[in-house]
Amino acid sequence: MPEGPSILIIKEILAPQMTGKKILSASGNAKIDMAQLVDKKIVQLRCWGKHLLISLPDCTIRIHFLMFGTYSIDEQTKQDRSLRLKLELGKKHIYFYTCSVKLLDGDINLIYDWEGDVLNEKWSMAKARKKLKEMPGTMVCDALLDQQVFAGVGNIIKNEVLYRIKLHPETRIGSIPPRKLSSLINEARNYSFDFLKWKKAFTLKKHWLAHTKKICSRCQLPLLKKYCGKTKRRSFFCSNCQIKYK
DNA sequence: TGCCATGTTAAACT
DNA sequence: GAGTTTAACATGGC
Repeated sequence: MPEGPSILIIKEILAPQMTGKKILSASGNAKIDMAQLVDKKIVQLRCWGKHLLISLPDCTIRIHFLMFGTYSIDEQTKQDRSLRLKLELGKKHIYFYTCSVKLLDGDINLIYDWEGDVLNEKWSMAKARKKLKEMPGTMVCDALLDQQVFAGVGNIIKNEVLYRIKLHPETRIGSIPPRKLSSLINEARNYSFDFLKWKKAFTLKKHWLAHTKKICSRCQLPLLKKYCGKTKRRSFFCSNCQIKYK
């Protein structure tokens, strides 16, 4: 479930089911004050990067699905011990499993920078470029996973973006030529929308060109698999096609 | 069966 | 105190 586009899909499914409904009861093993949620009306659902945000009049429930989080509607599909939050909304029951649940007080516009979310209509290329300028020594594989710069980008998007723009994951931000930096920022958003489209069509894996792949579709040479950067996440790349600037 | 992974945080190290 | 490493969470695919 975890990358930004997957969260957006969940939001789109849940929003019509939840918006405007009153929470009749809240339970689960999330370490939050459940009582605070009862009798509150759900004002709106949003998402930022990998966060699903359920806003009530005075606070927001923040769901982060981590690696294995799931949800279900009306039917409890998992064991109690992984049930973090159950919301009873009239006849509807919404379940969240193995996720991180937090309550955020007040106005979330003060917490979240919508311009930093690659899928948001307010996404700002200029702002991303500015943030990147401030981290010249960071490897691009780490920068793409930095949620402060590219909220919503995960490891799959990282690998596919770098493959598309022919850039080596271990290239440091400061040595990327300006035009290549532009394509990086562009493609982080662009690929995220392709991911969204393919995920909705259940054809995401089919479209992977780098992630978990063995052969470069461009030059037919074997792809390398390496745990790169400070984040030490799997990188799949072609050392022949993907340039490492120095 | 055992390992690994679309992720993040916090504790435990140096 | 800063920076780095490890553990924890818990499930499903191969």
